Parts: sequence; structure tokens; C-alpha cells
Amino acid sequence: MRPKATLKQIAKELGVSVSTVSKALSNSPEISEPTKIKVQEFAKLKNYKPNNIAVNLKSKRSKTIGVIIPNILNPFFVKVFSGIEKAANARGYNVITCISNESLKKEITAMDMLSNGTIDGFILSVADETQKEHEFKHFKDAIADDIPIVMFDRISEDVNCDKVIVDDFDSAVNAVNHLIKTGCKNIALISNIDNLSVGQLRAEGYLEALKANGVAINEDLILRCESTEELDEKFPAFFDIKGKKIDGVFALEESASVTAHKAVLKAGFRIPEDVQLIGFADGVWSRRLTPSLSTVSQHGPEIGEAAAETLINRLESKEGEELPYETKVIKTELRQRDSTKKL
Amino acid sequence: MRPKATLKQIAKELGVSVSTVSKALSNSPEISEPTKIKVQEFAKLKNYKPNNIAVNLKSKRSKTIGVIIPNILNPFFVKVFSGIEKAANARGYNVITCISNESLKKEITAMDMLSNGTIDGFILSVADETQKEHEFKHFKDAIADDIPIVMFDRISEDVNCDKVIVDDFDSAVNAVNHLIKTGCKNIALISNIDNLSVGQLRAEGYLEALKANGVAINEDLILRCESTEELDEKFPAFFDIKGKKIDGVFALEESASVTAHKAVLKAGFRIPEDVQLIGFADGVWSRRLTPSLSTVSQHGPEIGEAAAETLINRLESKEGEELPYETKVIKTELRQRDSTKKL
DNA sequence: GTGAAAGCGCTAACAT
DNA sequence: ATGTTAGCGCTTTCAC
Repeated sequence: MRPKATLKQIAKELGVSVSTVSKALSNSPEISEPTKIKVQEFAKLKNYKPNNIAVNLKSKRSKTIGVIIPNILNPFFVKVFSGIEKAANARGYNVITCISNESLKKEITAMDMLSNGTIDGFILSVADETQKEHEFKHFKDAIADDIPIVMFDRISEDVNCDKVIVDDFDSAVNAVNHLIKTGCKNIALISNIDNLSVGQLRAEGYLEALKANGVAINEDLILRCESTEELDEKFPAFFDIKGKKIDGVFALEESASVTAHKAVLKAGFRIPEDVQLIGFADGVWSRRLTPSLSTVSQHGPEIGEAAAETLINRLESKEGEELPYETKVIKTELRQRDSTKKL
Repeated sequence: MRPKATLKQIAKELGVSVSTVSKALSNSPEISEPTKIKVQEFAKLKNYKPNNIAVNLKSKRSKTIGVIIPNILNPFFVKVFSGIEKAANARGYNVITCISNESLKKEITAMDMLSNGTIDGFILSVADETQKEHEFKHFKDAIADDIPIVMFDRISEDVNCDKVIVDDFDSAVNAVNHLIKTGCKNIALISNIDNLSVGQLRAEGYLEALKANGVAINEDLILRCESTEELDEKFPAFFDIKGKKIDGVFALEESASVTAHKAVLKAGFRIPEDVQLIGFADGVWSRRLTPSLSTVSQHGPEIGEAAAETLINRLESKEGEELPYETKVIKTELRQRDSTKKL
């Protein structure tokens, strides 16, 4: 291994000072053309790369973003992450990723591990447990320590910071409206995320759409669970198509959609002829199920890009500049595939 | 915002020297008990955290691993990543992730961006384009610069480094053997990854299994594509169950499995009664398709953990210690679900 | 135009 | 037991 090239090395070999080399490489007008060329060519020859850590120490910024994701197996988060990564790299930032696994403790550990100069700011979606316990001190501490946070999707109203969300309420209203328009009379609501703020908002949208259309709310048509396992277990008994006359299902999350899709077919009914189905979903499989699933698509990559842009703008804003916190809303899109009837 | 606590700050406020504070905080026996206690309590009060960047500069190691993933939408890579993240964190390492998007250029850019002290080593799976073009200089350069690499899944034989792979050949042999045992006479092979080394290996396993069982190879039963789109397009015409008497399908990747699953059902045939199906797959949906998919499971998290352990062991090995490069093979598992008949 | 020197925050060898 | 000093690699101010 060739010893790593440093300014000092180059300076010595070229018989000039370290500061001359530094300036020459940064193309400073202080340095004469011939010297610049000599230094730059030699540096290229030696494959010199400024040591990032030293630069960071000097500039007190790491150009690195910490991303904390509750559950990496959820494709929505993966899509958001891909958007963050892309936007961050485009602006010269790296991304350190931690997975909280829905655990408050891991969330705190991860933030602690990174809040020491390693990262300049956080992009995160609040862990399930954190939302349940209403424990937000670690977020507030980071902000107080001048480490900005951008929350996406699962946010906390109690924390004052930038946020990027989906219009969950409106999206649900739209989706249910669509089911009503295509002729559904008894629309079931199924949730595997009733413990999350977004789950609540979507459920409220369902209720609102029914109300606006003058449809009475029937609690027997509502199945709210706090995990996919729970839903998987309860759905077959709940799904009494004859007794309840269910002709539409609105699923609040991708896994719930798949649960319904599978169970409805297994029970011997046709989609969409007997039962129409719409679900929130961003995975690759919604279009590959048979029949394919009509979805509320959340535009994960756009959410990630917006979050990264927001954070970096704040990181790079001038010291004095008062940048008010903003909440960006990314619109969803209703993707009609084969699990709903055409209008 | 309270100004960030530094050793200097604390030293001044306590009227001692910087080195005393440093030693007291690291519990050095050089320092007297009373002083230690005084310093440690004050530091806790001030919420002191050693600046990681300064520590890194001093130690010349960042305790950070660079991970380069070809395609984040492939759930196999996500699972591997989750294993890497877990094992790395357990040993006090952070993980910076880049997505090459199967592009050689992005792969090079990403490695360049990180090879300046930002990371201590790489864990990566080679991009499609890189394998196609046989361009491995960037890997060799990194290794020459003393930045170790661990390759997983998609490796390059030309590069001398640690590797973690799946026994693709044997796994394919097993899977095809299983189809033969359950009565398949005409087993089709479909691939959407014929451009990748792992795709080749799996195809060879298929051929070997047929040969070992005395089954003649029929080129009409083999459909090798280089993308899911291509396969999606060609499969329906290829899948002539009556003419070719296809009664089994072996799919080399998760997407190919889903393509076959969907197309077979759409063509009006039953799984597994008319056609049995086995595919390489690690996504969450294999068990949720109807009927669920029998798979060759690659144990993504274990691969990630092994890769991280291997890399960190090398990073933390003593200077003189000659650590030979090793290739770890993680065994796959045949998961029998509903797309194959019971034995 | 070039170089010397200070300093980012920390550790550690070397005084005292 | 505590302090002084040097130095990690770099940028930047200030002298020459």
C-alpha cells in the first residue's frame, strides 16, 4: 500500500509549504499559475484526496445526514429512503442509516450514537413505541443542541420541526368516495396500524367520506388491529360477506391489502365482481397480484427527496436567517388497477 | 442553544488542564478519585459528548462502513442490509449506504465519495453494469489503498477480497431435484437475471440436476432474459403448457417467480396441480401469494451479518497479522409452501 | 506569490 | 496526580 497522500507529504516532495499546496489545490488566486499547475498535477499523480475527517473537523460539519427508519421491511420506508439517498447525494451529502425496529430505546440509542458531530441533522419517521409512549424528549434535545430534524410520515405534533407528510385524511376520503361511486354499499375498513397516527387519520377519512355521502356508519364493518398478525388472524371471521353484505374493502396499509386480497379469494369470492378492494400501498407487488390491486400510492421517493431538500436547506441557511419550520404535504394518487370496477 | 461542551470548556470552568479532563473521563488510573468524580459529574451535567470527528482524526479510523447496494427495490438486498446494520451497530460501527442503481459510474462515484477517510471499509454487491463490462479497477484501487472490501452475493472472481455468497449452484440443484421428486417431467427454467454471475450459476445447477437425473435437456423449456420487463413480455408466449407439457417451473429470482405465478393462473391453470413452481425469493410476499410460493430462501440477514463481521474483524486485526481472504458460503433453505406438491 | 502559525477537539507521550 | 506539548490533516489569517 502506498502511503496516503497528505498536504504535508506533497509540500515536502515539492519543496513548498503546506499552505501553498492547500491554496493551489483550491485554485486560490493568491497562487501563481505555474505553481498551481505543478501542484495540481503532482497531486493528481499521487492520487491525493483531501482527508474528509480533517475537513469536517475544521468546518465543524460532516455533510452527513442521519436517517432513522422504523421498519426496513416496509417497502414504503425503503422508497422514501431511496429518495433521501438520491437527493442527499446530489447535494454532496452522505446518509447514515439506522433502523429503530419500532423501538423507542433503539431510536434513542441511534440518535445518541450520531449526535456527536457524526451527522449534521436527522431525517426520521417516529417509531411505533415512541408514538405509543409519547416520549419525545430525545427529539427535543437534539433540536436544542442545534441538530435539526425533519420528520416524515409518522410525525409528532408535540415536536416543533420540519415535517413531510402525506395527506392521509384526504387520501382516504378520496379512496372511499371512489368505492362509493363504483357502486359499493357496504364498505369495510381494515387496519393493521391502528396504533399509528397515520392509521387514525386514514380511518377518520373513511368515516368522513361515508358521512359526506349520507352512508350510515356500521361498526360491524370496521376492523381495527395493531399488527398484521392480529389482522391476519381476525380477518377471516370478520369477513362475513353474506351476513354483512360486504362489497368493498378499504385497507389502510399494504399488508392489510394483501391480507384482504388473499382471504377474499380463498373464501371463494371474486375481485372486483363480488368485492372491490383499495389499499394504501407502495410495494412492487400491488400490480403483480392477481387481480392487481388498486392503490393509494404515497409517492415515497418524493417524500424522501422533499425531506432531504428541507433538511439540507436548513443546514445550509445562513446563521442569522430565521427559517420558519414548515410542513410539506405530498399528494397521493389513486391508482386504479383491477381490484376496482371501472367508472 | 447551549454551546457544545468541549474538553477545553470543561477544563477552563473547572480550573484544570485539558488532559486532566480527558484522562478523568476515560477513567485513567493516573487521575485521583476526587478529581475524576468532579470532572465526570460536571461533564454529565453539561451533557458532554466527545466530538466524534476529532476522535476519528486522531485515531485515523471512522468506525463507519460504506455499503453499496445495486438495487434497493430488491428485497433480498434490503434484508442483507438489515443484517449488516444490525451486526455493525452491535460492534459500534455506523453504516453509510449508497445505491449504485446497477450503474458502474454511480458505483465508482460512491466509492470515490467515501474513500477519503469517511469509511474504514466497504461491503458491496457488484452492479449489473460493472459485471457486464468487467471493470474492476475501482475495487482493486480501494484495496491497494488499504480500504478492505467484502463482496456479497454478486462477486467478482477477479478481485482478491473477502466474499460472502450463497451456494447458488447447489441450491438450484436441490430445488430442481425437488421438482423431479414430486413428479415433474418437463421443468421450465426462467430467468430475469441472465446477465449476472448468480443467474449463470443457478442455471448451471438446473442443467446439472436434470443431467444427474437422466432427464434430457430441452432448450424449448429454457427462457433466459436479462430483465424482469423482458421476461414479463416473453413469458406468456413461452409458456405453452399443452405443447411443451410444462408441469414445473423453476424461477431464478423473486420477480421471475411472480411473473410465472401470475401468468400461469391467468392462463387458467392450477398451481400446483397443473404446474408446480419454485423460485428464489426473499420478499415478504412469497408466503402471501395465493397459492403461496415454495422458495429457495437465501437468508439475507445472515449474509449481511457475516459480511459485517468479516469486514470488522479485518479492520480490527492487528497490523502485522496476515489475515487470509476468505469466502463464506451461507446455505439456502428450501421452503415448501403451496406451489409445490407434498412429497 | 509564498510561508508561518494558529486552531478545529481530541489523545498520549513526556515532563513536573 | 496534574500539566505541557505535540500532532492527527486541513484551512485561513496574517506576515513577509
